[in-house]
Amino acid sequence: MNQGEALTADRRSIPDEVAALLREEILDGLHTPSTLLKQGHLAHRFGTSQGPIREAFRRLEAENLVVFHLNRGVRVSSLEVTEVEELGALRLSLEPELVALAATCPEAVDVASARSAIGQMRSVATPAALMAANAEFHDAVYSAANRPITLELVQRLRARFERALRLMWRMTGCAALSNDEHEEILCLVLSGDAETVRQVMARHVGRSTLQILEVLRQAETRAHSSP
Amino acid sequence: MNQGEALTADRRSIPDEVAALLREEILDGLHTPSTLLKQGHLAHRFGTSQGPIREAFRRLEAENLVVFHLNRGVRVSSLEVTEVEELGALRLSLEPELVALAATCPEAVDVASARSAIGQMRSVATPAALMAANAEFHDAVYSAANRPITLELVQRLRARFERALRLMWRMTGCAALSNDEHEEILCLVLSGDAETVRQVMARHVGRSTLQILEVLRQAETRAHSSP
DNA sequence: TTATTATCGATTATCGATAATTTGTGTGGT
DNA sequence: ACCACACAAATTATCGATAATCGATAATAA
Repeated sequence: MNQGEALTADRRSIPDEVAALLREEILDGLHTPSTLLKQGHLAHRFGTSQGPIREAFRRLEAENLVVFHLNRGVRVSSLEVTEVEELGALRLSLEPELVALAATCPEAVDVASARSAIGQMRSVATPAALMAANAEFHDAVYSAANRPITLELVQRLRARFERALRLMWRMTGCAALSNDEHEEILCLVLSGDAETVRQVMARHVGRSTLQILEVLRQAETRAHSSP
Repeated sequence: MNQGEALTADRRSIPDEVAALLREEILDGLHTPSTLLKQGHLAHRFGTSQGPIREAFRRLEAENLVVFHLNRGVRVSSLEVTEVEELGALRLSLEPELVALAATCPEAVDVASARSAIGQMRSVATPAALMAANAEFHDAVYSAANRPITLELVQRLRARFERALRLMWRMTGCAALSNDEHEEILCLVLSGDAETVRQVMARHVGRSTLQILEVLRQAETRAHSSP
């Protein structure tokens, strides 16, 4: 039954722990864009030397949460509306295709995981947990498509999206994840109706993107009018 | 006029240099898949300490050329046929769309760069230079689509493809880049014919992928029959 | 004999300190 | 007042050495 979790996933190292904490802080808007993250300061805060902090920075850089500037430190990356627009467009050209492929072999879907995720999304309180459940649902379906590289790519896009999603949560109290449609998507995949589920998925991510963009644009104009 | 190249692109650090050298060696098949790269050995070879070597490894990891194993070192990643298949499928769902968008505003295409790249591809000898010119052509066209994230994504996919392309070069002496079609693609983009160029591009990357896969599969069965 | 545990050599991960680089500040010249 | 230049403080990048961890082998026990 895979004791602990040590077999497949490697254990966590210090940089992993540091990266996980910093990731949450950035996603939660604790460090605003372009904030300079000083490795000396963080090393002291986490009780390590600067090496592991740099390694943590590299992980966050790979997730586009921070940007390195040679000899000038790393800064929290910005969150532009155009970026979210493009991420939405990318998801739109990848996820419907992925779910259509999944409908091709429904027996590979992790139904238990998908259903559990749908349930969690109803009962859960914190935005982090909500989005984790949302990710779990989508991955449970997508993994049936047998496209590991595409799946990882979509996961990265989704993670990059999450920052905007959490911003939306902070501003409006909801998160544009449309859990209602998940049940429908799961049914369609399991019934093997590839074309229909492709369209539904396109609506699903399209609508979610539009909702976020609306809030983001609102926030942007507000910031411009009263700085 | 952007003195030197310091404004946008940061200078090269030691890890950058090391990564560049190792990258070439891996792409050229000098280190076969699953080879263990020892940081102590490389530190001695490059005359640095182990820190910069690790940083270089992180860059290569981001390009999927090596894989970290906690406390067990980094190994050169494998190059599976299924991986190349999926990369091809991904390019097929991104690049035609990108070039169609570029045809929407042809005035943004860097025509000089595109033409120069086409010329270089005819005169150039080494596979590295050939593929650099190929990249230059595609980027010159794609950048007109004004989709920076998608562009970077496609660049990464292409870089990952390059390993297979160089393997093909070593085996057959040619590289499946179909330079002939580049002229046609450029003309179609400049004429603004989005739909046609989308189809031509789909053929362009589709055919290139199929050619590589054919060689790769051949190599695989050969390796299986006489190990 | 088989299974479990202890030890060894090799390698990675981390540390503390130093060198290199950037940024900010003040000073002198014009 | 203004610009160029040097200088100082702060911070990053790198180093050399140490500690932690791994895989394999030898030793021990069942």
